[in-house]
Amino acid sequence: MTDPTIAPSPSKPRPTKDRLIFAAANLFSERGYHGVGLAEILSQAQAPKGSLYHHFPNGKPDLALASATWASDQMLLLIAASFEPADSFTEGATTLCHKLAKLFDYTGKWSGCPVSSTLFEGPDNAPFQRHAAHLFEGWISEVKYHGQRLGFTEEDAATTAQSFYMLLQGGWQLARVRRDSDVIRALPALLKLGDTC
Amino acid sequence: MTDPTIAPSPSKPRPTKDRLIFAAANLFSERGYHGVGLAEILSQAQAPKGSLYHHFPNGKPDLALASATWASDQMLLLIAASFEPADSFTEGATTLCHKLAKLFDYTGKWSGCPVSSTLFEGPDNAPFQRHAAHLFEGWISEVKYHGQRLGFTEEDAATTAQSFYMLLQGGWQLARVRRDSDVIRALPALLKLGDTC
DNA sequence: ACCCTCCTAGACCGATCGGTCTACGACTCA
DNA sequence: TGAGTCGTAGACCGATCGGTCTAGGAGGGT
Repeated sequence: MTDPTIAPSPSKPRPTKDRLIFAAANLFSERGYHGVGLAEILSQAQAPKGSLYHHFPNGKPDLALASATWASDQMLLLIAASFEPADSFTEGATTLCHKLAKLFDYTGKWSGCPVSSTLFEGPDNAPFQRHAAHLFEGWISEVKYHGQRLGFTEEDAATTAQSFYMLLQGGWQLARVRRDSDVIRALPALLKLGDTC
Repeated sequence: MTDPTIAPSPSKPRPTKDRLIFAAANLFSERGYHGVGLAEILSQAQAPKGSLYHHFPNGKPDLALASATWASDQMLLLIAASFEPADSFTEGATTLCHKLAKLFDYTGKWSGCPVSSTLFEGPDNAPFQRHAAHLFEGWISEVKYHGQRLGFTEEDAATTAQSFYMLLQGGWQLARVRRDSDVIRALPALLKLGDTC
């Protein structure tokens, strides 16, 4: 997600393992798992090949799993930071979309969802996609949790969270091809929430 | 899109160029542009390398463009076939979602959107993504056209078509990780159309 | 018969891929 | 100071990548 709030702190140099995860997440988001070679990741992370295989004994697949998980955690933090101070679901959703739109602009408008870019085309599809499913369900259930907290019935919260997820994935993709983050900003208006929001 | 209605006709053998496009579209959908080597495409298309570079002098990028365009055309046909006989937008959208859900099951639940899988991670991002944008806008404007035809104002048709597009992209992706086409079948209910539908 | 064009056929090439391996610096603890 | 551990460093490997090249089969026109 290349969250700017998590950007490298100048004082304490990021440890090698974290640099690898960060570089991998960014590069995979832009060009996908197979579109990025180890050489490029290593050069961007300023690390030698030995370090990679020290921290990730299984090599590229391990690194991909780790970077997707890290990116997913960033997304969960973003969801929590948006919905926790909100007084209504609509407000939380709007905040989240605005944060994501800013993030989209910040990443240069070339990146896709770091989880799907990384895990949808892995070497052996099954375990990668299972992990992607696990991460995505985490996003959805986090949103659902806030929906219930903000007054939705469980059923309403579930379908709203799922719709919101789909609109976000499709919306980010459309923003990417249009190179225009307004698509993301306009999402909350499309959710057409009931009255209880 | 691996549309079963366009499946190989047993009587007349598909010409080499078409076999290449068809094989490329299927493989790219599953594992993305960089995830598939020429060798695999050639073996699946039963064609030698010379034929590929005869029909597509610029090699893999040319083939990718052609296969994404072909897949997009299949999608346009599917949209038209769903909306043309429909008496309301909701009916057309429902038909389309059911057709796509069947297609999803038919492809073995491993494939992504053939356009985004092929063009989002190409060798040189800019022209590929421009082409993807062009194809996607074609889908959206086709849906918008039917929305207007079925009684929507231009503005309503535009936002509805765009929402539908995003829900479809996000929904297909969610169906893929869940390996369950019901996500796609449930989309029309989420469109929350106005009253004029 | 001949040529000419269209297309098939696959050997071959350098570049790059992911992965392995050995060597060594930095630090801790005895 | 010496041993042991953790992590860095990069040379090196076979496999595979996309792409080029030459040769030849099929069929029509003359």
